[in-house]
Amino acid sequence: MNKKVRVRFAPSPTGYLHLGSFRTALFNYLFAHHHGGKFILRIEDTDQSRKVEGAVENLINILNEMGLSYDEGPDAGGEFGPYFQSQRLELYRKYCDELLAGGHAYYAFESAEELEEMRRVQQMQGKQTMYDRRARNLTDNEVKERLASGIPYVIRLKVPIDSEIRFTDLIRGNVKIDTNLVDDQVLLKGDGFPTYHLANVIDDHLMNISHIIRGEEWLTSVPKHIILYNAFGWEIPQMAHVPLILNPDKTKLSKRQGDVATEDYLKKGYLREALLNFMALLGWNPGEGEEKEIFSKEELINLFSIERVNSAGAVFNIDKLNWMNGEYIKKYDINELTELILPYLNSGGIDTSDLAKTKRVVFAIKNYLNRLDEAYEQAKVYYSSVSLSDAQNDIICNEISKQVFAALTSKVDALLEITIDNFKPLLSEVQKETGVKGKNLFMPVRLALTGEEHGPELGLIAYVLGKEEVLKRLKI
RNA sequence: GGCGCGUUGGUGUAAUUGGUUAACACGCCGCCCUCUCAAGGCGGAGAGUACGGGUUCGAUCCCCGUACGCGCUACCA
Repeated sequence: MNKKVRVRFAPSPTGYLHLGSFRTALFNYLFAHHHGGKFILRIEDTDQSRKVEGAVENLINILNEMGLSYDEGPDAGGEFGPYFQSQRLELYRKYCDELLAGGHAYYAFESAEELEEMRRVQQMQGKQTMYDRRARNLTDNEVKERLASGIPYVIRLKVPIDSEIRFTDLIRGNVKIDTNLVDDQVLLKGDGFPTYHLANVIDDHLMNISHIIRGEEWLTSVPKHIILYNAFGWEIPQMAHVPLILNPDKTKLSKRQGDVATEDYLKKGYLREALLNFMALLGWNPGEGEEKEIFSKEELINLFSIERVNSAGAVFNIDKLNWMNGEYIKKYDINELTELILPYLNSGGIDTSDLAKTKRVVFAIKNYLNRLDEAYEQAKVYYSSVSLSDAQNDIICNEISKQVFAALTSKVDALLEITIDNFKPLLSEVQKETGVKGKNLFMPVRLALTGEEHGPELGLIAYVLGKEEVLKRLKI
């Protein structure tokens, strides 16, 4: 890569960060860092009708939370700002005038209703719905008159006739499109704001963007952009269009079939490291016989290459995410994991003021978790008081059980404290002494300690409860 | 409808520039561990690479067609 790598993530602030957008941002981030380049955040807020309060703040928060820090952007500064397109309006106007002067664009004065009518007629005639370029033939005087009389206007791109645009996509290879199928796209809207096509070309050039990595939905509008780059005489950045993320039925990932907002997954208790790892592997892989799947962000940066991004859409497989998240939870630092799990325990009503106990609980439950929000279900057994049914009472009150409790009590009593693995051997000893084994041995102890017939292994339970509590509960 | 992109077990992917019994992971099933539920260990089923034609001594891999899916076809991004 001889040119300095500069990539951008350019979302429109819709209020949340779609998983697909997140992955696009991630690929940009990994690419930039792999090549020692810069990652830029640019807000594409050129649609005034779609403004959402607080959307940008939310977007920035999620990006930060996911660890995708950017080198330049709204709140990060940089010498190519402003990074809000809504603050770059004069720029777009200026370049539009240049296009007009060079004969690459033209004024058009149709109202929305006229255009609608035009499309209706085209549809009736079974023709392609496309702007019919009626304003292309307006004379200079006609344009002047209309401008002078204050008729609302837009500026449209003058797409070359009978030509073919070819380009090479880093992921898909060669693509070619006939310009006769390309619409005379509106560049500057009636409200003075640019459309995506104009703004993105101007900004990418002005911001020295070297590689455009964005969603597949933009692939077919590349010709419009190339026409613009050529009209300006600018160098065209390299392009890579990443595939879509799909629902299990292979339609585009949508709200109807589950959560699509990255923040929702965080709330549900997916670790950011796991989510990042999983999303990176959705449509990309390191290849070369690499069979590992758990990668840190640093490893991903090291291994990433845009050419190895798949060209086909990928189904979002929640089962595998669950598995991967579980892998991360199992290996997580116990102190940090406790911090993360605390809110989930609290919201379930568990008193976590005893931090030492909470840590023991977290240690005990982590192997049982795929998601953090399952923590309460798994943890509650360690906090509940024991209450038994009649049948269960019969079990712990019978003679055999009493023998077991007596033997066990004296052994626990002799212990300085219960550790993760010194309780289970005690049960084996009790078994030898009393001759009681299997279910007859374990179930009374389990019931006495937890009041439940199912639960984690007894060693863990005793460890969490601690010596005092265990002795107390064995006293029947 | 038109144009573009795509298609390897249920899912995510792998397979030196065409030569493999088509590999790995998730999921599923079974066994072991075991008082239970997970975890863990071991093993198994599951694709002849969407389909049909080519090119070739030989195609998952190259070419063409068909089908299907998705995307685009806005003064939305």
